[in-house]
Amino acid sequence: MTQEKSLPTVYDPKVVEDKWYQYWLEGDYFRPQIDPEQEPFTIVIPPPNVTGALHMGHALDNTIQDVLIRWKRMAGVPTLWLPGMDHAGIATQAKVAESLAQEGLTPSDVGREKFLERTWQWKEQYGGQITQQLKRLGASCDWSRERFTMDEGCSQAVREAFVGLYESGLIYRGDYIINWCPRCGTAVSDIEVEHKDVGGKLWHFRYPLADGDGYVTVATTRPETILGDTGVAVHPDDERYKDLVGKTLILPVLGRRIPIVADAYVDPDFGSGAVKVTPAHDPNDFLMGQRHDLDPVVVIAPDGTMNENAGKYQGLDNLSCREALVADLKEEGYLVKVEEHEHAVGHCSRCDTTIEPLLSKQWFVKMRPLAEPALKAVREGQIRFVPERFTKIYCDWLENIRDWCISRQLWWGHRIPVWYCQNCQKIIASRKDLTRCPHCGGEVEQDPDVLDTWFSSALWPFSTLGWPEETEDLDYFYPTSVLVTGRDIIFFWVARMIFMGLEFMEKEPFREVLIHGLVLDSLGRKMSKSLGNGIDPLEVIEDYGADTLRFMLMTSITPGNDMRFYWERVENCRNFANKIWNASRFALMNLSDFQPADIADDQLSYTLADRWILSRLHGTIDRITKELKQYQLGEGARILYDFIWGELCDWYIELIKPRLYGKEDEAGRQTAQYVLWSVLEHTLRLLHPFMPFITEEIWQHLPHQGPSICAAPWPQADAIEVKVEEEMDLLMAIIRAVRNIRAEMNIPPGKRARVILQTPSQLQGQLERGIPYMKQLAGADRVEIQPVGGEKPRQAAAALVGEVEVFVPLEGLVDIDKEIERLQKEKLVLQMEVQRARKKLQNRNFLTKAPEEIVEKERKKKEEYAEKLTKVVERMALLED
RNA sequence: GGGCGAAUAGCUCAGUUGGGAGAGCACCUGCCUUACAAGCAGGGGGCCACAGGUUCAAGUCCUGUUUCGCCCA
Repeated sequence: MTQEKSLPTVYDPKVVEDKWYQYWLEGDYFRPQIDPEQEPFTIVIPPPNVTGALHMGHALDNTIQDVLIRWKRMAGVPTLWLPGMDHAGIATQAKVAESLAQEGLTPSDVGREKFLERTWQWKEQYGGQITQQLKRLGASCDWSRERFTMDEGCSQAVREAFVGLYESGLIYRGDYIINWCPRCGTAVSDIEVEHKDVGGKLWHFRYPLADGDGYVTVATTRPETILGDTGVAVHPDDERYKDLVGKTLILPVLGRRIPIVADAYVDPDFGSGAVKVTPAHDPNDFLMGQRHDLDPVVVIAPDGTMNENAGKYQGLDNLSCREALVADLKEEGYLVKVEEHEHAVGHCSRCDTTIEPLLSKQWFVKMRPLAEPALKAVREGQIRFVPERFTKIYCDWLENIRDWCISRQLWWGHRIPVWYCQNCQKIIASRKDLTRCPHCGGEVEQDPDVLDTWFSSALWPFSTLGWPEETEDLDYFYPTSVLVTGRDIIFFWVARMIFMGLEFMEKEPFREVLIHGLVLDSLGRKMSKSLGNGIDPLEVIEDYGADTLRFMLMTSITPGNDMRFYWERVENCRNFANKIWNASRFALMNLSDFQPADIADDQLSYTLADRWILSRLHGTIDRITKELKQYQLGEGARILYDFIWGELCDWYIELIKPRLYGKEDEAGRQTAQYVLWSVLEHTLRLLHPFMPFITEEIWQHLPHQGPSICAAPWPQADAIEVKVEEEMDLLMAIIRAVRNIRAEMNIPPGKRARVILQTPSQLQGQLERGIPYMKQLAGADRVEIQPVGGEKPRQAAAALVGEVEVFVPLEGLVDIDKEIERLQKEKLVLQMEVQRARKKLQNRNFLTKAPEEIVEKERKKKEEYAEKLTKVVERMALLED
């Protein structure tokens, strides 16, 4: 690559980004070399949904991963970032059904096979979009290893896992209460239900005793489930009901005889202390029903209407049934009272429809035996959560876990690998498709349902590496190093990968789990389609460039916490990119006659500034590397920002300008060139994981070694020089003090000032060496160093920097008489203002009757004027002395 | 009901073995100084939510309280 020596004045990401991404792909830098001598660094991507578009959360998640990956790759570690996508069962099926609906068709119109064909087409079309978006972001994934949860290998892994678990008795089929979404038309797992408090009513009904004339009052929020009641429960220690346990009640309307049972689940303080038990339509009641042998009676059908067990209410939807039934009960005198009542109701996390707890036949994974090792692995530290507090969230969940319902009444997904023999009725789970019963040769039919999407996602860290085949990749890259994901997905995915990994690989799937927060909008709300407050990362990339977006995200995050999206921050990071750009332009303009290879060590003569910036660079290398090791990406990015802008640009570049421009001192010039080049080149490498594109573009213009910065070595920290830094710090503080005086004293920028320093003798030498810096950056034409304790200069402004007294005589710089005159005028105005404000504030009426904020405003005004006044008076005293 | 997080400058937020209160934006003043006005220099502004405790020393550790947000039941 030829080194062009000039760059445009403003950085334009558009002309740079695509070019370098292509260059990286052509160079094949993202594909690791397997080296058995070295432990690899591996990340598997949390696979985005194939139907979706990249949102800001993806941008954050993938930028974090890319920073880690690029850093490790530069550090010389064999580094794999394995990309891929998730088939996202319900979401994708819903999208395809939507597109069918636009043609006036329903899925059942086209049939399962045609529907799936269409879904695959959909996948081809939209899957590519996600890949494209990741590339725009700069993600350095190994695309040669890209996977899809429904590709052949992953599907084989699903088969293997299902049959394996089935054979070990960890997968079973049974009638249990599940969460039914009437709109999606499928069962969903417990974590796919969101509980929300909604206002409702609490109805109290009397259930009469079968013998005698007493009754028991029960309360319910869902009267229609009365039709499915098969018992009433009370707490075993509840004195009020002690004698009634074991007796029988008559269920009103239906006349069903139901027992009173004692169960510790009942809260004696809630309502009457007696609860109706509906085993077929409530998860807790189901468990109670099992404990007390109460029959579940299903009264609500999957479509939400009452079924044949509902007697005369059959066919009504559940709300109409509720109305009719309550009316009937009231008429017959069973209704005691109705109260307003707020309670938690489950909603489908995908479509927000009210979830119907329903008894039905589904496939489940038995969780206890899988949860135990998964808990152990985290408790004993084989897997570490970062930040550590998420450990507890994970453990709490696994400790209270219930069996996982994995069958879904959908078409898009991995079909459950179970066949039912029509002849001998045997149930066969098989790794291969069956056409005949292996037992009797009879006709078989495959289970029509598919598996929960998360079942295949749970296998992702090893299915993508080739499992169940024993591949080289699997052997080398598993377990992966770190999993990076949002904290909203710990249960859905992280926990499940851990127990599946332990079960099938007998090794944890990753050593560390890096949890980050959500990207919220500027008002702190979740970005969502329904609110329309989402910001498309592609839009930010279009307008500001991927580096800006990445750096904005990285400097905004703190571990595990949510962040808010602000355009101001985007602009700030765009400005930062431009700052680097211009600093590099400056460097290139002054390096046209420079080649580092031409420079011999003995030709270099380092100045204080050189040694200072090199020391600061090495301190920065050390700190950033430490921060990255601790996954403190935000802190690392901020350190780089401060170093580049606040030290390299604001001080070092300013300090070396005379040496670069002046031609008389060739050795000095060469040294400045060398140090500038070296610091900039190292800094670009440090910045590359965060801002890959701009760093590559600049790096390619600078003298460099190697074909790409993404394959350049990560900088190594050298020793820092404390003395040098202290010496420079003192000079910088003096320069700031002089600048401050100049600004305060209204000394015109063009006017050179005389500076007198009174100093303890031990600092005299270094101050003398610093005179050129002070002249240059403090606008001084003469700097005099005097011993401390001498006569103070008259008519001078003064400041104290550590032990050094700084004086700036004012004669000759400003017309003192004129300045005093000007100040006199200002003083009068200020005195009047203070007087006015004070008068107002002494007025009782004003204080008591005016709004408080106005009073406060006035007080502030007064204080401000008074303060200005004292400054003016001080300034005048200095000049008049 | 249980758990977690947050509370610091006008706004949004950093501040990780306890020792200097900081950044961006906004605001004020002065500068088109041959890298950059998407910039430079300077400035104002904070009982670090509240109350106790530990310590020579607390924004930082401990206890309690208040307000907001999230997760789970």
